[in-house]
Amino acid sequence: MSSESVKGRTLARSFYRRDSRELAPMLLNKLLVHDDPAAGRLAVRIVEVEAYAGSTDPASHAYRGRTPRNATMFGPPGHLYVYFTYGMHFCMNIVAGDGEEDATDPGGDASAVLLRAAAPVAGIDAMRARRPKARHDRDLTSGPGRLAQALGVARAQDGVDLTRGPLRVLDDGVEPPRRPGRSTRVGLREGRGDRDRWRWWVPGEANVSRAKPSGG
DNA sequence: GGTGTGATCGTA
DNA sequence: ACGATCACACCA
Repeated sequence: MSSESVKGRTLARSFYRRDSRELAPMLLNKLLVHDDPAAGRLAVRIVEVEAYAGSTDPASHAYRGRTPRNATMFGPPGHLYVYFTYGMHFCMNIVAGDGEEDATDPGGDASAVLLRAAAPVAGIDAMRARRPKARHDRDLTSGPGRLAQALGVARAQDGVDLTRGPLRVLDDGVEPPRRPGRSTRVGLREGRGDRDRWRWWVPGEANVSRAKPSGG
């Protein structure tokens, strides 16, 4: 099918230059667009996110300092951090923070927002082709590994500048929810204290992941 | 609806 | 060894 036109204003660097816990809920309902050389224009609407802080957050990849794997987190905000996990899945994050070093913040704050789920907007046929096991369109992008697979994002896209492309984040005028759903983060051992309710989602949205924060 | 488990490999 | 996970089996 022909992809719908995707309109909106590309978010500027300044949008990302804030604490990941402030940025995360602001990303809800924003459009993520991938101008994929193989599949054409793919677009999704972000419906579930998690915030990861830097050196103070034991669940963050940045907690134990800079390594080749997490180097993008230590760079400027507004870039895509992609990592490989469980031997088979890629996950996408947006780098947050001011990216600047100071005495209390060696290496910069190295914070990021994990994109956990989105709703397909354009290029759905290409997403179905990339995810033949999805029985249902709601399974195309309703989880961090699923989302990366549907969008054709892997380690090659680590570090791309989201203010330039081929991946971009657009504001098309749909506001974030006034009262987002909120809980502790999913799939962690560390950093799921009751205070760390750093997962947000769009209430009632079918493409929010089924994952539940693991309890004790 | 739910719960349990194997897959699979880069990273530390 | 162990994941910021997924899909499938099985039970209900």
